[in-house]
This record gives sequence, structure tokens and C-alpha cells, in this order.
Amino acid sequence: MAREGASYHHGDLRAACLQAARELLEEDGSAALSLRAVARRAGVSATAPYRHYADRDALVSAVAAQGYRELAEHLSAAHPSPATPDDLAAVAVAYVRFALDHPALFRVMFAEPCDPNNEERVSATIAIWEYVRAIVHGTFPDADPDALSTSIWALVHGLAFLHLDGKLDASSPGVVADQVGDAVRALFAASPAMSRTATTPPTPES
Amino acid sequence: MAREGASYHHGDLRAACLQAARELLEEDGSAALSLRAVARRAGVSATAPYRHYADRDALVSAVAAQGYRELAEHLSAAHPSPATPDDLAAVAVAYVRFALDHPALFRVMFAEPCDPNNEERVSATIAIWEYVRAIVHGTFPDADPDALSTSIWALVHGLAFLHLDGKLDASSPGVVADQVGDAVRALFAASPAMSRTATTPPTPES
DNA sequence: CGGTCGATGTATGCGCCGCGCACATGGTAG
DNA sequence: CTACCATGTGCGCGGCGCATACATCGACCG
Repeated sequence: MAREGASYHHGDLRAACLQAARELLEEDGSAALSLRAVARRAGVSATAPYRHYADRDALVSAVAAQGYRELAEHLSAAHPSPATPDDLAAVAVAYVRFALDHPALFRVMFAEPCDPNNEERVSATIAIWEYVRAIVHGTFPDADPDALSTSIWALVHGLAFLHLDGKLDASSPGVVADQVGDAVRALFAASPAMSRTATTPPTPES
Repeated sequence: MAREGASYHHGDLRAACLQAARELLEEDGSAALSLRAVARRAGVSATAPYRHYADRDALVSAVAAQGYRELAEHLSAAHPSPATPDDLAAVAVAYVRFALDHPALFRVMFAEPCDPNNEERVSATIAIWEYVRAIVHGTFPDADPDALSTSIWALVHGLAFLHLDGKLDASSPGVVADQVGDAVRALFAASPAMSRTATTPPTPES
């Protein structure tokens, strides 16, 4: 309810905070994200967000969880149903692109000494993992999906961070795409060798 | 000079701050690192460190740079002169181990939206890169050393972060070592395929 | 040997932060 | 209509980064 009225009790502060946080992250690359700035942005008092988020960490986790969902969406958009190594490479490139296009958000998602207890965050992470795993399994039915997924995710994730931190040349999207594509394709060549490794699945704390 | 006297002007606050910062990072896993806490630890007033570090970022960068040096040392210790894929895998395991043993320091080194202008930091990073490159080149003389180094560093770096964030099972050193070893060895099998890729060397901003 | 000077550390203050606590507001259930 | 309780406000505490003004003491020079 509460149609137009941006007046008395605000209506949906919870969502508004998330939105405000996202905007702040996009605007300046810093992953700082102060609760007070979010409140200001949402047009409420500094302490109002505490009605919806236990503490700063909770808000950050909510933002991160939304980031995971958007990342998954972005990956799907890169290729509807990846089935070949090249398709998979395209998805990998999309992953790194997401990191470079939303640096602050990406840092919030992965670079914070986050509290793994947050359920929303954990489940969103698992969703990503299973998405990757499904693609890998579809593309390489013979390989151990867990092991290969781990390798690919780690490789791509590492590339994303190294680019983000200026440790690798990220000057142009083309260069980045080449680097990522090459690296991933290189890993693919190794996939048969991995069919016996027994990497454990992700246990985001149990 | 100033032998025993911990009295008037302190002697070497610059080093003491670094030391204090390191201790704080090791003690609680948080990568927060407040300048005031460092000052307190060093037994000086809150603003004293500013005589030696322009701002918080400068101190953080100094700590990070020392971290890079220690990491390089730790890698060397893992294997004096790696020459085989297995040797290289051992170095990779050491890299991840370093991250898990010094989580806060590792985050400071890589997960901060750091200012890449800091010269100490940049040069320490380059040193790491060249170290990795040299090993890779010695182990795989036929592969494009830049491309393969990039892939390996990214893979290992990604594994480190994924473990650090609880996205992969890091419950026991053995499990971690297996995962890292498998992933790296898998990449090795692909090295011949990489001889034509033209990955650019690290240009930590130019 | 005494005075000056510059490097180093201190004191104080500003604005921002996370967050606890008492209080105001207004939609809704009885 | 009224009492209730979710939601939002105001205020205050301690901690933070950092600028500015001031104190201290070793070194250097006459």
C-alpha cells in the first residue's frame, strides 16, 4: 500500500536503503558505505535504517547478496545456455567485466572480512556456485564438476581481483577479454586430467 | 642512537608504527587498522604517526609493501629453486597458506581500494610478479611466460580469496593443499597451448 | 659554553562515523 | 474511539581521520 505518498512513514525504507547503498557504491568507487550516508540519501534520520538492519554489516550483506544475484543475471545474459568452452569463456569474461564495471560493489561482495553467518549472503553465494557448476558440468560432462568449477571460478575470480587492483593491465575491455579468454581456454585443455581429483564442494561454513 | 632509553623522542617511530600495525592485524582478523590504535600501541599520541606517514593510506601501503616482501620470502622458503610443476605447485600452496595464516594482512595487501600511486607498494608488487614470472619461465621455458604467469597467479590468487571468504572449504590445511595442488597441476597440462597468447605484462599504472 | 633551529612528539578541536536509548507518530486491531 | 506497536526522530557517547598550534630536545654554530 502507500501509493504516491512520500510523506509520513516512508513506506518501504528497507528497499530504499538498499537502493541508496547501491547508488552510493556506483557513484564513488570506494567501498566505504556509511550507514549515515545511506540514511541521508534515503531522506530519513541517521538511525532509521536500524529498524530494518541490525547493524552496518547486515546492510552490507544485503547489498552483497543483491550483488550476487545481479552477477548471476549478468552471467546468464552473457550467454543463455553455455555449452562449449568458448561459451564458457564468454561467461568468464562477463564475470571480470562485472567486477570492473562495479568495482565498489564487487569489493563489498568479496573483499570484506564478511560475517559468513548472514544467511542471505550465504545462499546467494551458493546459488552462484551451483550456476557455475551446472555450466561446467554441461560443458565438460566427463570432468569432475566440483574440481573443474573450483579451478575455473578461482581463475576467473583471481583475474577479476588482479585487474581490479591494477596488478594486471585493465586499460581496455579488449585487452581484458583477451587475457581472460586465453587463461580460461588454457585451463580447459587440462580438463581431462582433472577427472579424478576430489576437491570438496563449497561448505560456506556449516 | 638512543640505546635503551624509551623516554623522550622515541627513536624510531616509523618502524614502531609498522610493527604495531602488523601486530594489530595479526591479533584480530579485521583489516580495520586505525591510525589511532597504532599510535596507542606504539605508546605515542594519536597524531604522532603523521610525522612519518602522510595519512592513513600511507601507513596501510607501507604495511602492505612489507606484506609483499614477507610473502615473497615465504614463497622462497616453500621451495628454494622450483624447477618442476610439482615444485611450482608447492609454491602455489604456500601462497594460499600465507593468505590463510595472515588473513588481515592479506586483505590489506589486496582487498583495499588502494591508491596505486604509492611507490613502495607498486615496486613490491612488481617484485612479486617478476618472481613468479622467473619461476614459471624456468619451469616452462617453451610457454609464454607472461601469459602463463598471469594464469597461475590469477588461479592461485583466486583460490586464496575464495578460501579466505569461506567460499571454499578451508577447514584443514590438507584439504586446501590438495585443492590448490590439483588446480595448479591442471593448468600446467595446458601450458603448451598458451605459447601464442599475448597477455600484456603488469602495468601497475603508468 | 650558550643560544638557536629544526625534527619530532603533544594538545586541542572539527566533522564524520556506528550505535544505544528515550521519545514522537500514526496505521490498525479491539 | 482508543490503545498498541511498528516505524521513524533526537540526542548523546566514544572512536575515527586529520588540520592546526604548541612543546621538547638533539645538533649545530658562534
